[in-house]
Amino acid sequence: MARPPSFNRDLAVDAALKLFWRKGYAATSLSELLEVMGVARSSFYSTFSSKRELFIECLELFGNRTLEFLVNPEVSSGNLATIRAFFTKTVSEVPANRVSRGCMMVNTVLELADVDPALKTMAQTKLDDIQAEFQHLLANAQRAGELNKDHHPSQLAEALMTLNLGIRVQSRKQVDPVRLQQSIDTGLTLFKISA
Amino acid sequence: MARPPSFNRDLAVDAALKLFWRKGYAATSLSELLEVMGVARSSFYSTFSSKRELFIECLELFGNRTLEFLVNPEVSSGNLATIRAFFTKTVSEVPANRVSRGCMMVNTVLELADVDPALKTMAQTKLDDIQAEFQHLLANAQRAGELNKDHHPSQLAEALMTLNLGIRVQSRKQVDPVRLQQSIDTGLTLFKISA
DNA sequence: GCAATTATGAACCAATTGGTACAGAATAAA
DNA sequence: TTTATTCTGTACCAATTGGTTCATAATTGC
Repeated sequence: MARPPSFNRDLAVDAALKLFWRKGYAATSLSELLEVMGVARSSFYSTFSSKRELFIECLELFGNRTLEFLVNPEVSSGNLATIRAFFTKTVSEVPANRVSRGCMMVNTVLELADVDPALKTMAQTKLDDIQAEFQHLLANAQRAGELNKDHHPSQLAEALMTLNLGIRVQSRKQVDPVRLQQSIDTGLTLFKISA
Repeated sequence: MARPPSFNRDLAVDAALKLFWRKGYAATSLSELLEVMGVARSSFYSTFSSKRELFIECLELFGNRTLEFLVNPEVSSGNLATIRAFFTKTVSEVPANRVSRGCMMVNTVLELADVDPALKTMAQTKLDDIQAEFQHLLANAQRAGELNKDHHPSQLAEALMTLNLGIRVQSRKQVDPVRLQQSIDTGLTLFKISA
């Protein structure tokens, strides 16, 4: 009964997500978005309202995917294994073209902290969700005897998040997968999470 | 023999540095810069060439100041004490208005990684300098018996940099000086740098 | 084929961006 | 006071920004 869209909404959002992830919010221009999304200007606004609104959708999507990895791990071989896999993903995520992207939430917090507090808060909140899931996994690990009880899970989770943030910055600073993996191993070893 | 400038160059650069530090490169507009620097538009260009050139000068200044803190510590009571003081400064740096700024180099790396590779590299290089100084202090500490020799200084320095990056992101994510100091203590304790 | 509906492309918009040109103001040495 | 020099304010620039308008193209149900 009506003309069908020439683009797939999910694919378009995914393309936008990748671009925002690489270049951040401000440096991603509308024209670039339209190009990678394969969407006409007018269709863009009737479908996504605005650049900012689309960014929020992408941020949400990115955050949920990241969280999903902790909540529903692909291979479930223990709580600590899930945490290790989470960190290792950072390394395997480095694309072939070596254009590093880090973590979209971290990138957003740093870019927009003092420019768009609302967006910054969204990213921050998602990071807090992840930290809460860290805590949950660590508490389970302690209960299961996988981890000693020298520290409270909340304290460990906060420290683990600090490690995560550091690693994500490293991954955007320079992409040497080997050194990246080594930083992770050193960190996790100190936390008694890895041998 | 000529009309004197109405502004102090050093003070102007310092004001620009603060603004760049807070808002990043792109979000800092020329008009804002002129305002906080107290410089006329035409004087700006005859003195600083361009926004980008001024940013480089600010980045350099910020990096040198940070490095200086490690190389020439105000109170010298051991190598590890210098490292501890370096991290603690992150906390005391949080301004009264609670507008967090993190570390200008880290902010720059994340914002410009894929937008202005040259600027990103400059920030990255300065961070590498700091890591080298970490390594130097850690090697001295091992030699002086302040620190055990379980790990190689280069590995420890890399891990310490990861901690530093994480802390700097934390400081921009949410400014709770108490929790920030706690994250630092946990991290340094794991590194056997703090009791 | 027609009608109803929705997507598309092009033309357009005001606002802002970083940067320039230049006449005139301010100064110090003569 | 004149002169040489340098700084400053204003007016201007082209380019780009995110966003809107609207006629027309494309589709499905009838």
